[in-house]
Formats: sequence, C-alpha cells, structure tokens
Amino acid sequence: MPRPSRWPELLHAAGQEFREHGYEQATLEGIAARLGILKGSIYNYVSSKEELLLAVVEQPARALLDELESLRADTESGVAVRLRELVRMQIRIFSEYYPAAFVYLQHLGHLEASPQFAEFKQMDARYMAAVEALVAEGAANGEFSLAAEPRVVARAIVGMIDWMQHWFTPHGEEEDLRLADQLFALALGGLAAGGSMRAMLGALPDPLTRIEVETRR
Amino acid sequence: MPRPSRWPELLHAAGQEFREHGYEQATLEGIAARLGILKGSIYNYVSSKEELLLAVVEQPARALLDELESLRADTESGVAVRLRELVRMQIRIFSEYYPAAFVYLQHLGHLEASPQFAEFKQMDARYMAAVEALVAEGAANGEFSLAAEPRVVARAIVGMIDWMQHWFTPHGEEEDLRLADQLFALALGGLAAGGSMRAMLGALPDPLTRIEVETRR
DNA sequence: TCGGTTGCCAAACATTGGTTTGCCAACGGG
DNA sequence: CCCGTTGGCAAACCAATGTTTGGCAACCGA
Repeated sequence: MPRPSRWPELLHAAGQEFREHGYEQATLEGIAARLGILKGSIYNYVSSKEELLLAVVEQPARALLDELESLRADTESGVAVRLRELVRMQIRIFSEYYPAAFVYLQHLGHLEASPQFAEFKQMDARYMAAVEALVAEGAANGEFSLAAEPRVVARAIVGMIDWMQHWFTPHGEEEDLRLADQLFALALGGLAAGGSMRAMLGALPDPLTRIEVETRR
Repeated sequence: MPRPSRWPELLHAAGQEFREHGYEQATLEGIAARLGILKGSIYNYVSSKEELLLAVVEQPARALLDELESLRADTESGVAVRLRELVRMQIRIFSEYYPAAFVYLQHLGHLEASPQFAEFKQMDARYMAAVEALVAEGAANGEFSLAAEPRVVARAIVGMIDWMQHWFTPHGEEEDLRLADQLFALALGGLAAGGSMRAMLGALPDPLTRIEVETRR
C-alpha cells in the first residue's frame, strides 16, 4: 500500500479533536486514532503536543494578518466600506479554516500565555490596533460619530465577531456573507439601523432567510 | 490558634487560580498553597475538583438569573431602558463577582459539556432566550428597527459583552457604569450613535474619561 | 540490487496531579 | 471533663497521558 505523507491528515485530525474537546482534554491517542495509527507515531511529525497546536493555529492566524495587510493597502474605499470588508474577511476566514480558526479563537488565552507563542501575541496586538485605527479614522473624517471611545468600540466589534464561535457553525459561503453583513449593519447602525439609517447602509441582507444558530449562547 | 471554616477562603483561592491558569491547568496544589494547606485537605470541603469549579461558578450564575428575573418583572419601562439595565447588570455582576464571573464566562464550554452541569446549560439558554425576546419585543413595538434577525442581534450583543473578559478588568463602580453605558450606546446606535441619534440616546457618558483596557485583544 | 530514509508499531517510561486513607490535634457543647 | 466533630497532615495510590526508544517493513533513488 502507498505511503504518502499524512501530515495534512494529521493537521486536520488535530484540529477536529482540539475543537471538540479543547486543547487540554484532547489526547494524542484520540488524534492518532483518527488516522488509525498509535499516539507515539505522531512524534514523527512534531516534537510535542503544543507544537501541534501551533501548527494547527498557524494557518488561520497568518491568513488573518495577510488579508489585513491587503486591506490596509486599500486607501481608496471609505472607512465604512473597509470596515465591512474587515468583518466579511474575518467571518470568511473563520469558515474557510473552520476547525482551526475555531481553535485559534478558543485558545487565544493559552497561546498568548505560552512563551512559545510570543509571535502570536504580537500578531493579535497588531490586528487589534488596526481595527482601532480604522474606527478612529472614521471618527476623525466624520464618517462615524462615536458614542464611545475608539478603543472600546473596536473591542466591542471584535468581540461581537469573535464570540460567534459559540453559536455559529459555518454552512456555506452565502450564509457566511449574509451573517457578516448583518453583523456589520448592527455595528454601523445598531438596533435602529432599519429606520432612518437604512439609506446610508445600502442594500441590507434579507432578514427573512434565517441563519442557523447553535444552542450554545 | 482559632479554626474558623475556611470555605470562603478556599472559594476565593480557587477562583483566583482558575482565572489565572484556567480550570485544567490550575492544580489543587496551587489552590491549597494559597491557604497554606496540603492539596489532600481540600477534600474536607469538596469531593472533586470539578465540584470546586461548580461552587466557584454557582454564585455569579445564580446572581445573573436572579437579576434577570427581577428585570422581567419590570413591565413599565420601555424596551430600550430595560435593555440598558440588562447591559449594566451583566457588567456589574461581572465586576462584583470578579474572579468567579470571569471563570464562568471562560468555561461556558466546559460547563455545558459536562453532564454535571445540565442545570447551567439550561440557565444559559433561558438567559439567551430572554435577551432575544427583549430584542424582538422592541422590534415589534417599533422602538427598534432591526437590520438583522433578532436571534443574531441578541447573540451579537451578548457576545460583545461576554468577550469583555479578554480586555477589561474591573476597577470600580463608576468605571463599570461608564463602560456599560458606552456598550449600550453602541448596541443601540452603532458607530453613528453620536450624530442624529444622539437625541434619543439621552445623556451619554463622557467619552473623555478613558476606560482602562488590557493588552489582550 | 542495495543503502538509506520514511512511517509506523510495540512497549516501556516518567511524571503530573487528582484521589484515598489513616491518623492526630484542637475545639466545643453537654 | 469527655467525646464527637472538624480541619488538617503525611504519605501512599493510581490512572491518564505525553514522551522515548528500538526495531521493522516498505519504499526510493542511484
């Protein structure tokens, strides 16, 4: 029988297991079982469990920063448009790298704590700073009219999105986009967005097509 | 030397330790060390580590539901006012039961997974349902004009608040209230809340007094 | 065909950390 | 004053699980 490198499989299996049980609870045995191998064999690919977590989480994290960079390059669009793109992007990446991105969000704490991941802490800080700058820019040029400090606004928006892991499971691109635009509309116009503000929001997604929601929060 | 029951101390120590290291990483030894006793001695108070987590988390969880109940009893105030109270309440409880409430939010997943905590899962579901109902009521009576489904709106608001654990550490009642009202203003009016919507928001908190923010997100 | 490399098995290892047990000192009500 | 209760110590127990080691079979390029 053929013997291709099963590294992608391993990554996938680890992602699944980490998502279902969390990093601590997940066992190398469980991960290995998904490939039909023994736990010891995993050490042909990585030299520790934590390194496996790193590998899983690296892809979505890097994708996030990469796209953020290209978003920064966009100096033509208005701030609101760029913010919408940011929201869309984050949800798209969440879906695209699904189990991995979920794990990333879920273990931000662990990642930032471990000295192994100083790099991630930095990546995260840069991401947060970018969002904050975007908000501040909008406030400065008059597109936004903030009722709260930019730092707080930025964190609230990011939180709204990041908490999504608890109640949303990706089902497809169309739904992802719909959800992203709903969240963006909410961020932009709040609970009153349907009224007088509707005009400046542009075409809003159809609220009649229900978005799937998990029980957990 | 006197021998008072050190149960409160234990609860406090456990809360601290769970917050700093997370439930899995925290060790009974570490908790015991805070009291100057041995880990085995903890079993005079609880019969398992998980029971200790339960005990820590029970207070804030129950407080949350209790206050939610009294909020439901309020049928006089408008929906917006009740929603503001809800936001204030959640942040107040977060601060009041600080280490414990933090642990509660951080381990929602673990709690809901463990069969031990079926009760909590139910509590959480009821809480979420209440928020959703509030949003829907506001949409129905015209106070709100939603740009997204009530389920999504409710979850976004709750997420915005719950994610707070990652960047906010309580420093005092005044600041708590200020933060709560900023978040509420954001939920109600979004990024444009300072403009045309300012009137209907009433007295907004002074955005000049900076709110302390942690580095993490 | 041959030598090295790869991927895995099989089993043992080590250590952490939750849990159990038996005992003892101090306290406090009757 | 005495006995039951409480809270803690000391040490052992034990299970889970991350990690190591040595070997072997399949594959591959030369």
